[in-house]
Amino acid sequence: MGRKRTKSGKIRLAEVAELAGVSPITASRFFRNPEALSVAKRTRVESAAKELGYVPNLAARALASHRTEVIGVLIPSLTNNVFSDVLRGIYDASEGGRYSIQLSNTRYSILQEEKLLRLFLAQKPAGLIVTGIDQTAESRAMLQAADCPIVQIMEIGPDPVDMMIGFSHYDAARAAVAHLFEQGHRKIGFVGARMDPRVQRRLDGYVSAMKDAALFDQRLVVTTATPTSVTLGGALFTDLLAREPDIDAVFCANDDLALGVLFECRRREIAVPGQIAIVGFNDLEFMASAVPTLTSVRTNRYEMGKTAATMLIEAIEGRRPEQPVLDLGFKVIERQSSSARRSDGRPTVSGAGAANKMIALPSSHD
Amino acid sequence: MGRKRTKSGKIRLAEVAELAGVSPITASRFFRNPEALSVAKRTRVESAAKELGYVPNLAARALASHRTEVIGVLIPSLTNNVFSDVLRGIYDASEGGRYSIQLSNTRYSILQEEKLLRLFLAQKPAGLIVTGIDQTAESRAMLQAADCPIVQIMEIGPDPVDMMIGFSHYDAARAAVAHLFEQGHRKIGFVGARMDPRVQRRLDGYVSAMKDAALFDQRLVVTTATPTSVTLGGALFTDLLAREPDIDAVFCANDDLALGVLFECRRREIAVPGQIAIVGFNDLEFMASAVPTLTSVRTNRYEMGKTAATMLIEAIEGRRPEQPVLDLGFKVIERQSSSARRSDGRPTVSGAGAANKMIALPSSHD
DNA sequence: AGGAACGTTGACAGCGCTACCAGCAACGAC
DNA sequence: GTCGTTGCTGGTAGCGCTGTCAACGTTCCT
Repeated sequence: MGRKRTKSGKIRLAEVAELAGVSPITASRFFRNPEALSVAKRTRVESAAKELGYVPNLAARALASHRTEVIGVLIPSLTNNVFSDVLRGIYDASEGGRYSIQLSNTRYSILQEEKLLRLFLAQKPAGLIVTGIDQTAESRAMLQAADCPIVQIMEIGPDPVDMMIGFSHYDAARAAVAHLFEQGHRKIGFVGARMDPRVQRRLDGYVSAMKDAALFDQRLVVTTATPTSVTLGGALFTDLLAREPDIDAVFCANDDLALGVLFECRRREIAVPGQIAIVGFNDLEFMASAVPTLTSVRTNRYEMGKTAATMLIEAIEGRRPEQPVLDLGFKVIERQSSSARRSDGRPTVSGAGAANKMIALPSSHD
Repeated sequence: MGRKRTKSGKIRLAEVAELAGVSPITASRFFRNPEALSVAKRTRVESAAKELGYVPNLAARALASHRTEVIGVLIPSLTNNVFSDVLRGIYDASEGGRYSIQLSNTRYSILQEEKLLRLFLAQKPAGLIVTGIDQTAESRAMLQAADCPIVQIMEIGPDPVDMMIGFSHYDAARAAVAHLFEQGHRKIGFVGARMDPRVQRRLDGYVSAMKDAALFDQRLVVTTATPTSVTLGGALFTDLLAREPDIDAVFCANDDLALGVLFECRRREIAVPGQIAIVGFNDLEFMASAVPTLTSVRTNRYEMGKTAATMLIEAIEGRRPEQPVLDLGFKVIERQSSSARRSDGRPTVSGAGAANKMIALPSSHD
């Protein structure tokens, strides 16, 4: 006909089939389930496709099959180092495979998350990775109803929607405080920013550990909803000092805050750990090279992302994991900044080469 | 017929059209070009769509129209803070619009980039954002031939494929060195990691500035192909010191390295800036709160991403920017770490509150 | 030998949308 | 009054692929 459509100039599956001398449907099967073909046809289709440089049309495939090969990922922030590590893991696991990653940023808003979820689900994704366990009721309902595998990442908790991978922020915070106790610190402040649900649970862990030791005092806690930053760490610490000048130690909800506290100490000529010990959270790379080196709670962010995507892909392809809830645990990496309190204001651990002693713990499920 | 297809249970455009009492094609037009409809039909289709909760099937749309609403983004790294800022800008600019972002990571390999480009182009993206100006010849040819708008980001150079937004890393490095000269520093080392093309151009800028002042010495340059980190900054600086113990200043190719150098100085009890001045690159947040505060070259990463995506979307929709090459420039943010050299080893600028003096420069095109 | 079971292949009919073109009314120009 | 011209609308025919089911040949069983 006189139709002058763009026609895309692309090689179609039918062309491949023709060159291979098979029907289009057989060629189609080659790309979806090669084992179903006889070896002879398989090789013929394979070489025909290679010869023509065939690239499947994903839109046509999605339209005909009623499903896409898109994995939706919902994370709260693109800036936060923590998520970039997780993302890297996700991208690494999906690379080379048939699934593509569709990323969206909820900006720490569960309402925004709900909106994005609705958007994603409408496109019938192959699978979904969502952050955390604090969805709205509506979001949860949509997730339950979704006919694709779902992985919740970053933390573990009761009632997984489907699969879950993370660790207990509560237990991790308790372990950090326990470490400070061991080192002889008693009056331990808490500094937190953003106060998203995971930071809140770290605070809860801190509070419970302090209460267990009958050392809790609300005045030791300084938090803000403001997004975290190094500068903010210094500012919050300043507030804390103004309120409680004689604290022993500070447990920071993340490493940026910890670095800010360290700088603020230096500015005020407060010896670390001699006068004040510092513990961070996440164990970002710089913690090991700061002066003094900074104690932190190591979390397996890259592995979390990678495993989440791997589990998800397996599940999409029908191989559900035996263990749908995976606790990746954490480790308290003990460094100079939290070493034992001594009256002369000098750390007991010294030198950059001092071994990083580790306390490894799987977080206990609750 | 007795076909028992999943049928997806979704509202189709035809249903919307029926409810609105128009033909499907008119309903289709409502979503693509509402102005083409009479006001009466427009409102009828609109309310019908809302009433039924219609969500367009993107696969069908892509198949029928031979184009997708996907913007492909190729960046070299997901870890690097610099790119997460750029990405945030890109996502922010695309949010709420019809285009979705498809991200891929080239891992600083132009071969990988070429492979990904081929993959992307096969899906007929609506537009493309690529990093830098150092594509393979093959990649460049594909980009030239692509029938979609393209923005190259992160730097500017001759021969844009299409649009381009960034700044001159060469000029920025020269400005940083010029600032150190002004402050009386002469024997200025260079520390660089990864050595991707942009870092290489920063090195080139440093070399040219040093040569102009007849101060260049190859022994002042320490680089490695290893990915950058704070720890690496300390290690490279250690190498530099071993080679040239009497340097005045260090220009670091990025802020992580600069922080590592600062920590190493502290470890070695080298006064900053008294004995050695430090200048970083990118002006990450922590630079302003370090002790001493660290001088850096501020680059507009978020804005770069946001503007790139905005320009791209405009171009996709037929409104090409008047200015296809945009130089976002840079600013040398002068802080304590680079203040004037004095014999007593103490900075002339002191106190955290000291104003950040800025030298703003659009990078000169070449 | 008959037939059930399996593995392999192909025909058909769309998936939900849009490109293209034709048609139709309203309007102004000649 | 006739002829464009413009603005809006609709019909037709796919886009490139896959789900479904039927059909075929082969092997294995009883």
